[in-house]
Amino acid sequence: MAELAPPDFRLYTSRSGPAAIGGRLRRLSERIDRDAGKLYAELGVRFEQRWFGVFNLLDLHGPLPVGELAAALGVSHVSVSQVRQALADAGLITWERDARDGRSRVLRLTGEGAELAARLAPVWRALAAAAVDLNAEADDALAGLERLETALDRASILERAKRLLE
Amino acid sequence: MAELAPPDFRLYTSRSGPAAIGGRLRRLSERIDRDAGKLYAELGVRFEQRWFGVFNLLDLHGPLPVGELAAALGVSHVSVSQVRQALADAGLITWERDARDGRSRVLRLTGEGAELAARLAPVWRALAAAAVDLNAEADDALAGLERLETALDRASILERAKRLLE
DNA sequence: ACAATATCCGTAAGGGCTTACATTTCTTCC
DNA sequence: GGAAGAAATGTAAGCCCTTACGGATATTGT
Repeated sequence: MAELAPPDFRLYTSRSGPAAIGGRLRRLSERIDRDAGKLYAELGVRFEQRWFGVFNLLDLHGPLPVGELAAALGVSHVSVSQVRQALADAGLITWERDARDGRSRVLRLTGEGAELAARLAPVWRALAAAAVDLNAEADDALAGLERLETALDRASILERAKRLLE
Repeated sequence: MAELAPPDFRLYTSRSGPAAIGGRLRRLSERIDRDAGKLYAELGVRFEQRWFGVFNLLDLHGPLPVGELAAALGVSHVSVSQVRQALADAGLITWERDARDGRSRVLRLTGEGAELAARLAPVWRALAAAAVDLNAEADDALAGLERLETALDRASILERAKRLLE
């Protein structure tokens, strides 16, 4: 039985199209997320990486409704709603109905939340700097991601594949 | 209240380090996976994209145990085990104990599985070609991913951030 | 003014991966 | 040859997102 060690794996996946791209992207993102998470744990801070988007945006911008947070972060309102719940349970935010639109819930940092944001600021700076560092070392791989997104906007994998199937 | 439309979003995330990278990678991968999945549905084939790795490797290489599949695909044995269950339920593979090592379960395609693999071959070729196409249009963004992986192997985000925090 | 529609948000369920832990079966080494 | 450790796999639970659907509130058209 032939050996199938990592080098063969790289060869294998690089030959296998979208599954390869998708899978690699996913693994990379998990690797990065998990790493960021470890940092909070090591610092003894009760904070989860998935909270970052909502929390940081509230800190930078001030109070915002769920929908705008979702749009700004590029995720579903459901995802924001779940994070809202977790952040509220942790005492970092509160929310209230918008006076002008009863459907809307406006989220804002609590005092405790603002304190934590201040305390985490240097950590986030370090993480951001680490990301810049990493990206530089990878010769601006992020620019490639951007190009990938643009190319997908022009024509999805589905469209391309269907075109090629005819 | 300021507008926070997608252009602002791009600006925002591009400034925000690993959360941005991680999230973008994840969204991209989901976009690609979902697309590939739609293709099977449109062709009326009962096949899920997450089966691809295991299924295709069994097709290319012949029978393999769970552990080797996991190593070759770069995922956990648990993930392979779950796919195994699904593929078996769909009648596409069977498995048996390895005669020489009772701990090991060797997976192999059924006749039905082999037939499906043959039927899907052109689809996979089209998907692979679409991926190549996409990558070319994005000026070899995949090379950037490779560089990102290599850079992360040298020093994780965690290590880099901790170094910068001192 | 009021029905029809659209919008904002919430809950439930699921997808695809992971880690943590349990089980079974080698392998080693006295 | 038996105990101790290693290895292959399985199960359970969790993570972080999603879609599907439902309820409450605004808006629009007549």
